[in-house]
Amino acid sequence: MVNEVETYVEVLKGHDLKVTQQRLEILRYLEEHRTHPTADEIYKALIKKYPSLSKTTVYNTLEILCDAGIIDQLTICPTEHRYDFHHQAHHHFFCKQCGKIIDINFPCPNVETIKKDILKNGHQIDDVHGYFKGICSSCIKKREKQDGY
Amino acid sequence: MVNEVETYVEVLKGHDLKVTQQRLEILRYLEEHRTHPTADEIYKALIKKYPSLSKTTVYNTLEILCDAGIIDQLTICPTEHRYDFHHQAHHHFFCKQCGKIIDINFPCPNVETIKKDILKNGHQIDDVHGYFKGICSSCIKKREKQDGY
DNA sequence: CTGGCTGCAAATCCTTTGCAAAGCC
DNA sequence: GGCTTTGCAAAGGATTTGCAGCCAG
Repeated sequence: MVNEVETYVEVLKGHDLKVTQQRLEILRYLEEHRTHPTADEIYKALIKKYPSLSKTTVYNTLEILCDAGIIDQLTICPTEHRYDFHHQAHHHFFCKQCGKIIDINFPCPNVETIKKDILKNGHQIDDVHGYFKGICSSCIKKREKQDGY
Repeated sequence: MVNEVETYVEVLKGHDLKVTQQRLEILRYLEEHRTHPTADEIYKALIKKYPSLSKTTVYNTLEILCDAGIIDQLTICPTEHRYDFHHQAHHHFFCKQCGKIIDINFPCPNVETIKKDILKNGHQIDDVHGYFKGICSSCIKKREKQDGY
């Protein structure tokens, strides 16, 4: 569990990244809001406290944090990128109706076998994503109501 | 193996879709070019033979074919959508350097267990994607040359 | 100091929308 | 003939770029 800003400083330093207020805030936001926010959501949330924050900086920072492997960029949603603090490997479910992303904390040990197969061909693997897409249970219920059940 | 245009007609009819020249051509293109093309690549290739083709039609058709489950939309590439004829389930590797997508024909039987877990929560699963991202072997080689190996 | 970071505005690129004309059954 | 599909142009929206000023190390 990360409780102190000090810890975010260590995270950045540990990856040879310069420590700036903006980076600390974005890191903190991602740690505290594990809702796979978009760049725009992060921007809109932080601009309240830091009126000088630029959306460019949010994009830049997210890219840097991704490259460092500190966070993950999710491409599960077809219209925008979402970001996730890189904690223990897990999968994602995307509801095509409401756009919600649900974490799937069910392990897939088989992934390791596939990774070995890919590595055998000389490729370098940085990220692994298991994406499941469909309609979430609450949207199914809403739909049933509309249909007159 | 699909050899005759007749077969594409059957595919469309089998999904209660109207048969048009444009749809047949897009289907045929996807069947013959299993390179995960973008909408734009499909458009640029077909416009040569069918100068009246509109990009809107390409987008419309791809969406319809996706909804019908005939093709898959890949969101592995962060900047654009790619499309894949829906044949036997397989995974994808994306090279962050050259943008190439490589098919991974290595089964993941464990996926079924995860799907059951998701279904148990009442969600409906339409698509499953295994995305691996990194640097492909040929880009690694290029990089080594540049670095003076 | 000084190279990297930030922020603004404008540009870019993929995709969607509105609507009239054309086509299919 | 009615309803769907097509095609054009314009809009939309996420992300990137160019560049000047600022700041952490």
